[in-house]
Amino acid sequence: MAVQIPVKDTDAVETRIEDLCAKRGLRMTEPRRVIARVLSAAEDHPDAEALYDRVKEVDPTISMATIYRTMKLFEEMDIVSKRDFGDGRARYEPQSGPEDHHHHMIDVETGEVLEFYNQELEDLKKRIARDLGFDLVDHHLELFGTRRKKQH
Amino acid sequence: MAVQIPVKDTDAVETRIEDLCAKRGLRMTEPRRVIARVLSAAEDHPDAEALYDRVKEVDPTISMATIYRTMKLFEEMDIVSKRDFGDGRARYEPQSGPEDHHHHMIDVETGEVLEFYNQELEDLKKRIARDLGFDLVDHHLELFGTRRKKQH
DNA sequence: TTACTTGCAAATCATTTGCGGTTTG
DNA sequence: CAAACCGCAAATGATTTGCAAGTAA
Repeated sequence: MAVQIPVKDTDAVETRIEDLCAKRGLRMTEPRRVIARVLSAAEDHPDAEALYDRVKEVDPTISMATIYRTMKLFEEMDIVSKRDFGDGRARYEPQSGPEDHHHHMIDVETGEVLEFYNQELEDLKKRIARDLGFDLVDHHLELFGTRRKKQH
Repeated sequence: MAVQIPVKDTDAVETRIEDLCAKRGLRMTEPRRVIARVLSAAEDHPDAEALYDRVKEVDPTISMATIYRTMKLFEEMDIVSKRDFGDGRARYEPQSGPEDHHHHMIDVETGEVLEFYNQELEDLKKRIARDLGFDLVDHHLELFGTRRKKQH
């Protein structure tokens, strides 16, 4: 369950994302505040439209263009990261820093997304990049699979 | 260097992809033959437009719609695989079977793409999926990096 | 005040599709 | 000949952008 965070009330405790916006010196407008809170409350990987729907519940005047503009801004500011799970649209999730780095296991039958972290994998990636003569700046890993019904 | 393959002449030796089309029982039309040969000759990861340009040089009457329709068909037939390198468009490459499975290291400064294979990585992925209770059916891994200028 | 933001609608971009005419098997 | 294909142009769907009005610092 998510921590209960007031999405509308201005004098509520700041969310992690609002805090980051402040640290980055971003101008704090009403749409940004609402989007920041919706994002902070999200435990899934919403696409632009899902964000739009959730944001509209709080403030119906906020437009889709603002969702996209804000996501692009947040992405550049390393506040959110954009993911691609193979369907046509981008998904967004709060960037939680290297200490919470993780990847995704996607159930191709249900679309369900599990997050996982594996230190061995992190080390291996870095080593592979280095062996190829690169410094790793980013990487994408998604596993697609089906629930194992019976073990063989 | 690629093996020299006649792209136009009909009585030339069949390419690997044309061969696969035959095996799958696909109707062999002129556009498909040209696309198959262009793909066979490609050593990079062309997007639809790049394919279109190359195909046009052989037969300017072939349309973009056919490129897309053929790519979708080839994909369903496991003749090509579709890749996503983070820019907006899909890239295609001949599917060469499990024995030639590989991943991509993308130079973020030049856009250059290196292919690599790492058995450890293959094993690890499978193990991770299994630990999560899944049978792996597919996976995407791309590493993004910059050329290492000096080692530290 | 003044530069930064936003909503709206129109514009892009990549990809898909309806349709009438064309081929392949 | 019938089913599958194809080119063309219009349709989609996701994301971006120009512009005039609104707003944070």
